[in-house]
Amino acid sequence: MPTRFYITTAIDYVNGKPHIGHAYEKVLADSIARFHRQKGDATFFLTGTDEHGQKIAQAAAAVKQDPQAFVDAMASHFTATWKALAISHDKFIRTSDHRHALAVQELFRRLWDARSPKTGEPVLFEDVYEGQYCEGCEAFKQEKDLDDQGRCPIHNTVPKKIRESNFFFRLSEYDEALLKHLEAHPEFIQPDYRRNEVMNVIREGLQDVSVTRPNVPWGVPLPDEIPDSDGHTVYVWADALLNYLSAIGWPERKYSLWWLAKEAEVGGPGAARQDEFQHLDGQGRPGAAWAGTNQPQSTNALHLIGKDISRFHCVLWPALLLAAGVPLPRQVYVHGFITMKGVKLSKSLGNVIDPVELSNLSGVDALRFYLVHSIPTGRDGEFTYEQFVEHCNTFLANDLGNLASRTLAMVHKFFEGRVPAEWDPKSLRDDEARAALEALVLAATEAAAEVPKAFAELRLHEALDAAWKPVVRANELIERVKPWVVAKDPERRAELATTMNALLETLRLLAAWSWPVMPGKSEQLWTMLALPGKAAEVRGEHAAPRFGDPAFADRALGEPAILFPRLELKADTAAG
RNA sequence: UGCGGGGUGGAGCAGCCUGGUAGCUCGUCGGGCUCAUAACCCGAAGGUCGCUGGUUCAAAUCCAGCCCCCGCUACCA
Repeated sequence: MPTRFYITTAIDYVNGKPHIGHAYEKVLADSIARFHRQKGDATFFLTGTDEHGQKIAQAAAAVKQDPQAFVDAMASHFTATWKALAISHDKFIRTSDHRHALAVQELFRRLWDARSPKTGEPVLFEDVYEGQYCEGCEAFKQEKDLDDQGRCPIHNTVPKKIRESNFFFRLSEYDEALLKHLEAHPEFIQPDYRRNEVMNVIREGLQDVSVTRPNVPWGVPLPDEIPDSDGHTVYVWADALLNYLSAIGWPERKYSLWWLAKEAEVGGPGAARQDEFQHLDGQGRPGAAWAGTNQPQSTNALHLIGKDISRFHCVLWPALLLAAGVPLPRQVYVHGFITMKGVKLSKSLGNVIDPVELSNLSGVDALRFYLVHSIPTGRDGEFTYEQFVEHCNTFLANDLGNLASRTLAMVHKFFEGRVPAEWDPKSLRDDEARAALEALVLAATEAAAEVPKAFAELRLHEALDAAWKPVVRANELIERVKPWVVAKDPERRAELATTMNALLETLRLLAAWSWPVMPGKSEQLWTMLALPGKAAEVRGEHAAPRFGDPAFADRALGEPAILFPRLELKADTAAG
């Protein structure tokens, strides 16, 4: 009975091409998903694009294109980018998919039937909204948002006075339910400081939000069952958020395959029991929260998002789900931003970086390693070309790559490329050499415990830190043993063999541990080491140290190749 | 205004939740080695961990106040 793991990323708004910030989130999610696949979990990894809204329609009109043609072209930029970055999503959801639109309409039917938790009023209600609407922002402005001449400070235009009828979602009545859930499940929102932030927002009180737009044809129309809904489309956020459900089949029963899991099969911390939501089921239809199951299950979805959209995911989304009678996701993990000189990347600042261009410089795996290792998961990370090049050279070319290179070279030179069978740590004559070997074995043992733990707890940078400790120890062991000296003495064959085996086993472990982040290079190293199977499938005891295991002896190693070439800092890119 | 994050040797960052030799990468200086991708290993210099006060045998780490930087403050996504 495998653990089930369902992970989603934010779906990207297709008003621009993917940049390094988009790529960061996908690489993080992909590494997490691959970690779970490698350890044998049944894994579903979802990403996609958010394609509705007035801005998209305007952008399409500006280039004289049909909106659908426009978003088709934009979406292909994203899928091509993810392919280039070895993102292994199981499904790419697009909100312009017909199937998705049907799910959004079903959500609104349920909201229309639902009653609010405090007053029992309809959760969805029609009201007139009057306000100052800035077309540039595609948003209503409060007085305090405008400058002293009554203009939108972003677009320097006077907003139009608009009076329109909208459907509102009674978000204001969900504060208690959300707080209760957050208190009962501290891991629902992570990291902790994001959780605190959200709790404060909720404590300050929530306001009803309009969830439809009357004049935005490029969107999902409200279902006919809702009176007066003609000409209204669904507000893009209510539309976009539902992708996490529509992609796995909701409202059909099969959605529970990934959305829920039996208690022992939940793919991570923070799960709530499905029946905890029963009293909050706003449907007035007993069992709505139980669709597709006949026994209590636990929630299982993990949403990986950026900090800019945490309110939508931590407040609006759970409230919508409660109203619709769907159990909440297991966890929302909020990651940080990539900044340049302290400033968020944005097109208006002209400081966007094309991730594919960057990966052409370094290789895909090096870029992925850099993103995952150099940025503490959850925090913001500063990007400069200088640091990028330095990081790749230090950890990949100098540490791991060079270790592989010198180890393979020595086995070829001293043992004709065949892995010797001897394993006798006591044979090492020099005290410091013996101590170095002990230190290496200890470091590997510790890493074998810490790497999977840190991965599972979404401390990816720490997982890689832990994995690299033995690399340093292995390089040190070589200096202590001095194999080039030992090799000259036929009496010291066991010593030489033991050292080579220690190094080879270290490399095998590194290939296994780094696979989720660097699948390509990991397999390449695996092949060079002439190991059976694939790094992708190393799990259980095979991911732990097996120093001296005779099963690995007497195989012929592959040809040594440069795994990670050193990168040169180019003058023209250094300016960025 | 409110809320959140940050302020750690020359640069960029860990550590802080679970107090007790301040760690990593780069840079600087000196040494070693030649199996290896001018890579690897060892050593040294350099920090009153933003400020003030408190708790404690002991605080970068907990508490209070203050200063500076950044983000969010709600229907662009």
